[in-house]
Amino acid sequence: MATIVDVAKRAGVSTATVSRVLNGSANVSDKTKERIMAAIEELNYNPNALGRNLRRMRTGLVLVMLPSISNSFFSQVVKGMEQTGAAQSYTTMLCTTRSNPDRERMFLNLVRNRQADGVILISSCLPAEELQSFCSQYPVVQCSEFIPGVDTPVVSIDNEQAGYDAAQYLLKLGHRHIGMIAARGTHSSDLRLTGCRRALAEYGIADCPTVYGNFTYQSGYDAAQQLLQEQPNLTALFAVSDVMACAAIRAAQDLGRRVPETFSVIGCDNIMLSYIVHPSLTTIAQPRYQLGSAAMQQLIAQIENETQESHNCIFMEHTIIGRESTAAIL
Amino acid sequence: MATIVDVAKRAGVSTATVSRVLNGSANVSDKTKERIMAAIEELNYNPNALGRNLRRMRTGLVLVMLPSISNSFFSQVVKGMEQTGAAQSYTTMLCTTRSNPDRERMFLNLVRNRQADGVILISSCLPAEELQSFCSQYPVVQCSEFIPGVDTPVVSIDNEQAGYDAAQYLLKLGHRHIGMIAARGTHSSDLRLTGCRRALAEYGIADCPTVYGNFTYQSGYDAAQQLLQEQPNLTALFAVSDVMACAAIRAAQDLGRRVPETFSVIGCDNIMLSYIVHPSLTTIAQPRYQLGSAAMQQLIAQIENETQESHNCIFMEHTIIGRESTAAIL
DNA sequence: AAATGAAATGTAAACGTTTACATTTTCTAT
DNA sequence: ATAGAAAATGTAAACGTTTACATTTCATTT
Repeated sequence: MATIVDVAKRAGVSTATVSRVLNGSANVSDKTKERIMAAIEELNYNPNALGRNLRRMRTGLVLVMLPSISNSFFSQVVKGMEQTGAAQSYTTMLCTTRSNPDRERMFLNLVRNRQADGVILISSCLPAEELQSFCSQYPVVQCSEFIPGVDTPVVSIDNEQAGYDAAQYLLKLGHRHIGMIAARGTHSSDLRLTGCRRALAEYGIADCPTVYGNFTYQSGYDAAQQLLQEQPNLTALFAVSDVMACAAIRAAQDLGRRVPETFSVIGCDNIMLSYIVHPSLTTIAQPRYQLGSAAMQQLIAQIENETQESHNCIFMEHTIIGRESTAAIL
Repeated sequence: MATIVDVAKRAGVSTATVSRVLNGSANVSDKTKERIMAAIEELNYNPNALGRNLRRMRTGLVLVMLPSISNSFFSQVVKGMEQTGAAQSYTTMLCTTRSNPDRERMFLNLVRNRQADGVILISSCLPAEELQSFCSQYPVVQCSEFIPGVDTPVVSIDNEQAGYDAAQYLLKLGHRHIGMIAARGTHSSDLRLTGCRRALAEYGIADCPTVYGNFTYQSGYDAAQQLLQEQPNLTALFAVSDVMACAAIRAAQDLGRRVPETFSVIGCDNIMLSYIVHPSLTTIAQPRYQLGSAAMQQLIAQIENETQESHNCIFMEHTIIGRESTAAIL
């Protein structure tokens, strides 16, 4: 494996000059540049990034940490990160935590060790204090799903408002008995639940029967079954994810309900499934690409400006996509 | 940021001894070890991996390159890679090419530059010659979707046989007019098409109307519509992906066909969607976790044994999951 | 032809580790 | 007490770059 020294020898110059060519410095004469290029070609030379990064003390790599790639919601978010990063010469790599704190720690260590310049967390599974201690030392941004009280930039939507809007949507259709499928230990779910209850309260409804799932189809199915059996008078349901909402539709159908005629369902995420499924799912959409893009911008700002006064949090607009799974109450 | 020198000074030892502690060498007395540990703690020291990797000329990182994370088929494959890698102290990171050759080259450069030890390609989009030249110099494995004629280990299924089996499945149900939704420029699709035709030929059927999609739902929908309009006598269809197969079901329904009563559909991938959709989809399942796991094993073998005589290719068993979208012809 | 300034190139010291080899210290057996 | 072995520690040279600074070369002006 050829090194810069080999190239320099072959071209009859110093390593400094080779380095200058490698990095596009102006002050190299055309003929030496040619000679060096030729030597690089002949030796099939590739600069060793370990040496380079050690010297520069940066890598140009940023990590995106997410629980797994099975949730297609993240696909567009990640795309926004990648493209925005690439525009500023950062390479984005994905790390799946599988919701395992030890895996998450391992990846954070890559940043500690300087194998990556920073990290965007999509759904951290670490204790707030531990995360806080990391964030105070290294560039971190939280995107979409975040842990409150940790001092990082956050890019997300107003989840409380999203929950409020979902409930409003159902209330305006005349529904007065509305349940929720939430997710335990997920901040966005907590906020949406709060928002949902606020909307119900405005209509004088105190009760919002809630069952918890864990974002899997099966958990959504089970939650909906339980909800409908315990509260047969429910006419509508809001689930904090499309997968669970789709499962809820099926569960309702299996219990003899017709969707949307006798039972309405609204989800959250606007993944492809919500469009494919029959009846198609009314859901809350987020500006996924923009979320990712903004998160990456925040991260790069942090990496490049050592100085980070106060962290700005960005909350973007969501919209409700009305489809076939919701209807006015008879 | 503290370095090993700072730690050494504080503990009153040489950097060599600190390094020994860091790397768990036996020959350090307990009391110096304690002193060093204390110093590390006090200085909040983290070893700089750039220095370490430069010296060792390895990183412990392996890359997995895939088109995007929107296809949930890959989730389990990746999990197999990650866990098998982790068991041997390799950290797996995901790189999305977005089917862009330049992005793929950028990631391959991380291996050239020694920022990663090797790479698993899931669906490369590079010309065979270019890929071949890379593979002859660096550790590479192809998994699942691969480019033929490139000299790497391959871990996949026998796609020709899968196509044959899918067609057989329909033929045994009595279907004699069978179409296909394939994907252009995808080796697995070509093989499945070949296998499908071989099965039809055994029944004396020369024709297999085929339309091409690009793995999106919309393309599958359009392909199925075209197929059914041009060949109204078709009674069954095999699509090389579940997403396109589900789209085909909907397209058939929209054209007034009833699935499976008057039209059968079989897909490929066994993603969650195929189970959720109504009617649920008969499909070809692959041992996804095992595919990923075996691919990682091959890669690590390549990284650790400089000597790589001949590359072994592993083809695993697939199975057909019979569900509601297929039925015997009336 | 000399003086000047700009352009091109070279020298050598970093960057933070690891590790072969050398040296010192400690222990054991006599 | 001492030789010798074993254990612990230190020294210094790598690993492959980049870059501040120094030097040389070249063109331009007088």
